[in-house]
Amino acid sequence: MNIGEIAKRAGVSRSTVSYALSGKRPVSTATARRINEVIAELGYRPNASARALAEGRTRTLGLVIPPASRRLTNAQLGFVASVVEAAATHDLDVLLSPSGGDHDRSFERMVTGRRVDGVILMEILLDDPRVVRLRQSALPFVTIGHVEHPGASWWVDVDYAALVRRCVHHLADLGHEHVVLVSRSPELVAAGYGPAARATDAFLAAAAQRGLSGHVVCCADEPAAGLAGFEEIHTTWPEVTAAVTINEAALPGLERALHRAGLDVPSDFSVTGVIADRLAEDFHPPLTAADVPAEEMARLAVELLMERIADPGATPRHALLEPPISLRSSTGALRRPQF
Amino acid sequence: MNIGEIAKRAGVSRSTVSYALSGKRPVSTATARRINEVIAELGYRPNASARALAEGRTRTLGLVIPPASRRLTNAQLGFVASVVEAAATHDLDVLLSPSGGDHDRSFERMVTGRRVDGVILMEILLDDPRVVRLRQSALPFVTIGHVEHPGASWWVDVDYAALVRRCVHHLADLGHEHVVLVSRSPELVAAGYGPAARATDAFLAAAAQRGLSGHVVCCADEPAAGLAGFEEIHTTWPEVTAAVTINEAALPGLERALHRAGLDVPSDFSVTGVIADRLAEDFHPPLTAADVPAEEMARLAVELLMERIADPGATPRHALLEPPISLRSSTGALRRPQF
DNA sequence: CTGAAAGCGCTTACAG
DNA sequence: CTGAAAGCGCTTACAG
Repeated sequence: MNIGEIAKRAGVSRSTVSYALSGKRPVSTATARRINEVIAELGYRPNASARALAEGRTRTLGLVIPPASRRLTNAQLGFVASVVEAAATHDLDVLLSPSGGDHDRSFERMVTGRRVDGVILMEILLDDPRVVRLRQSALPFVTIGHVEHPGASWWVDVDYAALVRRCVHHLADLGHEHVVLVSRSPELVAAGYGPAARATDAFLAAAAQRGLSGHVVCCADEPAAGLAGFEEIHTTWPEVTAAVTINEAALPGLERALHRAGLDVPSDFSVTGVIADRLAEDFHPPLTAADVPAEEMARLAVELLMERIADPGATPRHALLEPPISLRSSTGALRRPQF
Repeated sequence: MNIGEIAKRAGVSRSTVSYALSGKRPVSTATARRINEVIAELGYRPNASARALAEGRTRTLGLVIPPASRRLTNAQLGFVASVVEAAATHDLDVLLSPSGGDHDRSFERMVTGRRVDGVILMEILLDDPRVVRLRQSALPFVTIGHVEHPGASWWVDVDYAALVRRCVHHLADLGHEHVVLVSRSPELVAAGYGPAARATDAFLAAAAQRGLSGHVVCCADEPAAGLAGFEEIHTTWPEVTAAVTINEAALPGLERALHRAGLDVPSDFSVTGVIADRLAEDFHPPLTAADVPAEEMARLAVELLMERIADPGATPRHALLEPPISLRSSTGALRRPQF
């Protein structure tokens, strides 16, 4: 069943049916009604491929995700769901492509097959080959995260540097003198993962500025690594009394390690960082932390992308979010040893 | 740039280029080489919409996910990543549709817009309107999970009933007499969510069969609910000494609640259930549980769907997985009170 | 307000 | 081994 069939049954031309559907040309009330009746009766819906071919756009967004083999974290997956949701709001469909692993064919299909009107990229590296590839294509794209030298490009990100800096100042204000940053996995860091790199630099700089001794530990994205990571911290630098963490997945392990070590939070040890509200509230005690507003970021990314698609010549825009640090219960003043 | 441009530059007809690409008709080595050179030089790739229109298939699978508003669990998100990965293996793209919430337009587009060759549905209810809708369409589909009366249909699922039954027997064998099932959220249960319903029935039947007293508690999919749920259990039925859980998201809360109550696992309290290996191993102590093999299920779902697409008249197939219960450290013999 | 026709970029019988 | 042409199902100037 196609538009011709509808036209025949409604006794009009195919173009009239098309215009009745799109509203791009006035159609008399009578014919419109007749057409709509037939459409409703037959449950007709235009063929998306034919429409895409004729219109030159697909009404579909591409979303490039890390390959599942590298086990997606909650946070990453949260972006996926939020992007799909935001796109659905605009009646846009989302085509998924796992990239980076063995599946670059999927990414190539997305970039060159004209299956999508634009692409959203996440988990951006400071020097990201996918961004390079996309730049040399004509396809509009927006990144969640940003490369080291974004120049004039379209992106949305959380200001990890600023947030980590504020965490360090917060701890310094509380009197802590030895602090540690719990970063992401060594592999991610080695690959030049933006948030980890920026957090590390900002952490060390802020610690130095405040005269604190600052250490950095890399943890794989899993509870067990959080546990091992903290034990490493505790034995290597027993003087450390506070941690800043950007590793959500390691959080449960960190909590368990603190407990095992017999350390009370916050009276013996303070914890803060950049952690999605939802997880921060699940920590015990609730974590003083800056949110990672995945939904807002996804919404913004979709909006920026729509803007760029609508006007490829528009001046590039970006958004660097700096959510507030919510004061909860995991940080406290340094309890100095009693002499 | 299109196939005509390639043809012109290679000095052949468009059909020859097409056949050189598809291999559906022999092409002389010389022309093939010439064509491939031009293609490589211009970086040509066929327009996916045009091809889909001409071929009558899109090489794309649809995946219907629960709306993000109902906050996806880890497990649900894991299926998404695994399905995308499995599809990529077959050079298939995946189009996502959030359904159930306000976004039924997205689902309708997928079902009637001929954007996909087939659909994978997850989070199936015993009586699922999406399955009803899909059945009355001509679109091939496979469900991860199964409706109450699947009849002859295509699906893959974990046998929650059998697994929960085995958990109960395991606990009974260890001497436990008062057991509880930690199920999913009241809303999901009320909606007729398959795994929760089947687990409950099997749990109560097995408990009765073994002469145990069995209770059921529903928990939202979050740690806080797990904590509250266990406290409810502990105060309402203090005699309970073991739990079977199918609620992965509530696990951290359950662990914390046991700890708060001063209960050692497994010497004071045993825990088992149907929980993804990865999470079971993160529990403290590691959980004796049956795996939810998301990757395998996703792979099977994609394979079944491809089979159904290739031959719509094929006899429906399904797979009911019954992964073994891995004996880890969270269950032990009932420690009877000393008289 | 409406229709006839060209065109989007492919694939695939049909001919040779 | 190769080409000319029809057709997939839409949209959109062009005419009236």
